[in-house]
Amino acid sequence: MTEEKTTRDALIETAAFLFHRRGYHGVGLSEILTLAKAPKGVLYHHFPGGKTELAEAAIALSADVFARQIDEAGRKCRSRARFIEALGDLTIEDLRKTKFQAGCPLATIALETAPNDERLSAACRRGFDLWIDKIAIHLKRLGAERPRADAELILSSLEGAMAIARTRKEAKIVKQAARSLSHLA
Amino acid sequence: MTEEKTTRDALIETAAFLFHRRGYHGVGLSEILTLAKAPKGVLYHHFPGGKTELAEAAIALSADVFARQIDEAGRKCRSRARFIEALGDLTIEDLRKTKFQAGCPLATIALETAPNDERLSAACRRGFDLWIDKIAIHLKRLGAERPRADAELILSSLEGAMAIARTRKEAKIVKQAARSLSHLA
DNA sequence: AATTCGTTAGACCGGTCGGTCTATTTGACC
DNA sequence: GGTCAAATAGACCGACCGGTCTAACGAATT
Repeated sequence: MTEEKTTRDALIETAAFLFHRRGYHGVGLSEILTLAKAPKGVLYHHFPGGKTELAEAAIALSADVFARQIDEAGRKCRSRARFIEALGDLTIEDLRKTKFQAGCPLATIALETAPNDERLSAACRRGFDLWIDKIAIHLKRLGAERPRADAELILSSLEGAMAIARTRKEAKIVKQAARSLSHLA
Repeated sequence: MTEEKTTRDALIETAAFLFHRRGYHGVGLSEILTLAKAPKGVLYHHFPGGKTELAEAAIALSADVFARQIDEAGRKCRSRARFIEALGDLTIEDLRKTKFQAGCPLATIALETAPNDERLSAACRRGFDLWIDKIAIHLKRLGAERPRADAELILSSLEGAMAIARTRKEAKIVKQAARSLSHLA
């Protein structure tokens, strides 16, 4: 069962990579296909629904990747405060590694498509809900009284802080938000 | 000095209206011009820089509008907790009034253009900074110990909560975030 | 060797994108 | 009333958008 990467997977990964950085409308099919070294026919063979269907898969992949990072952080942490700061550090790492070119892989698409595209909006909602679930589970295990409400506040704060941080090219606001939240948790 | 609305102002307002709902890449010039009942020549007469320059003006307008709402809310409130909840109610009202078609007028553009368009990104940064300043001023007046850090956390949380709320078409998460923040302030 | 079908390949399509260009109209000032 | 610049008007442009379509490939099956 060695990893032979299919063209389909390559397309999803490339799409996720690009959408992560520049959002849904900011990335054209031609760019995805060029980067993935695939011709157009392949895309519509694997994704008859076109760009929308590809984006749904990319969103699901991105959601899954971060969900696993949440779990990993949760397993390592012994207190709620540590866990919350670890979540902040995760997002900061992503910002720094990409020089603020990439932030939350879902937020941009979520905002772009919120009013128009029900399927993509729903895909983002599922991703957010997954993350909130994961965070809440770890918070509960670490003794939080209202894990779900706390998880929603934490994710909201990190999402907003990331957006602001990207306009500043400065991650301090994320660190600060995580610290503030960890104190009161 | 009665308000004779110029074509230029109409363009800015229309652009702000549309960008607010569907982001920068989601709105074409033709749509702005149709809605504002203006021909193309007018746009490039008033905004030689094209779509980017128009968007800069629209962002500045939107930032100003919300800044005034912050001030109004701040003047009315007698406690930090009340002020924070009032800010939450402001954003909820926007979500509800537009049936979740419009959220933060800056966030979508900020995320879409963060890596590519320095001018638009900077315009959004100025807007966020203006809002944080306003919030911090009121928090300080109401006795906060760390008004700036608190203001950044509050704005971050509301921004993120709005993004999530729009995918759910459900404003509860914003209300909840404001309430949580108000308790610990 | 022939057949078959999932896959790869890319030319091609109409529509829309942001942007340019040249006319025409308007209105303030002489 | 004539002048001139600002403002309005919209035809037009090349580039790119997402999407369709037909042809060929390639590996398994017969």
